[in-house]
Amino acid sequence: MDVAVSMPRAADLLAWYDRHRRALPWRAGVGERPDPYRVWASEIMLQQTTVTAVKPYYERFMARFPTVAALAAAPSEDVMQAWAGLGYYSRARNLHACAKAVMELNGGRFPDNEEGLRALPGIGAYTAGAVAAIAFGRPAAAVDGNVERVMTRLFAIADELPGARPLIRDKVLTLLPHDRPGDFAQALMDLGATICTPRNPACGLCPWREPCQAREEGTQESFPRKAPKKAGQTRYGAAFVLTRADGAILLRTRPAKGLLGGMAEVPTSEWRADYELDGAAQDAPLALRWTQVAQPVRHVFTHFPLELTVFTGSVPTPTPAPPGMRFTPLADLAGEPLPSVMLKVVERAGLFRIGPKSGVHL
DNA sequence: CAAGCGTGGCG
DNA sequence: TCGCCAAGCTT
Repeated sequence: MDVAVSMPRAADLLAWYDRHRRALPWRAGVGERPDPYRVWASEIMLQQTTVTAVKPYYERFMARFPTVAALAAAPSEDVMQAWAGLGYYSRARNLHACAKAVMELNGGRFPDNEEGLRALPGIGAYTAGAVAAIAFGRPAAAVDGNVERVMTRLFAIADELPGARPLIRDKVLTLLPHDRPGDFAQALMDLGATICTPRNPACGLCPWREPCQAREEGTQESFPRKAPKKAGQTRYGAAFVLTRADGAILLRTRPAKGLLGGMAEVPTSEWRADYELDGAAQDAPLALRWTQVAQPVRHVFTHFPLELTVFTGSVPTPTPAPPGMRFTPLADLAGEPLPSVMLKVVERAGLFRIGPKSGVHL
């Protein structure tokens, strides 16, 4: 059906942005020149991650790695530790690889265009556009989940994602103001995050309420359309928290790639849908008397739920770590790159109290 | 192109 | 409690 709405104008969005822009740690002040390193690092952290979750990580990360040179020179374990708890750990591995590449290729200077950025590890279509626009003022489209939502509503695009993405990109490029591409990109994201929200959008406050086709039809909450995801099957396993008499815990490092790649963990069995707890002792790192903790740890990954039954055990001080494993003093536990699921396991073992964000208290 | 890849917050 | 999902990328 035809709808009697006008074309949206970038100027209306930018005027709204000038009054309502969020003050964010990685965002340059009005008139300030953005630091490409900070823009890039924040964009990587923000991939599939909320602003609230990113803020404290970003602050710590910048204090610890103030420049791309500092990041490139850091040991990978330090980078993984700084990322621990934030999730999607391939981002941290790619971030580190990207920093090294930027040092090698351009002596620490980021490429100032989409194509050059897109060639770097961890930088895809969205991030290349975002950094090109925000850090370098290039007329690039940065299409993320916010922009998908805003554009599909604005133009009532009923095609399912991700198929509709090229069309969405075209719409953004059509609207893009060549004098303020960086502000436009950020304005679109602020609009999506604060006004054009997934549920209960505040259409009455939207600078584009007049030209919005979905609002005209009253169908705004039905956009964007996307195929439903199938839920993964729950996997089960056993986790072994072994303490030595001198106050050290047995850990190992996961393989570099795949789930929680490069992160630290306590030894566990395989995680399988048909795991039999009766045989858990055979999966233990050492043969000894293990005590089963009553309540298992539940954790939900993106593609499957996990239920780990925790076993505790102790050994005398001269005990060496089995091959491929290590004993870490409790005092150093906070320095380990432990993902959230492993913090839950260690906490469930009842040996320590662990605060939020890897804060370990004895 | 679909699947793999974390986590915490919110309705 | 539970499903949804947030500034996506890689293979």
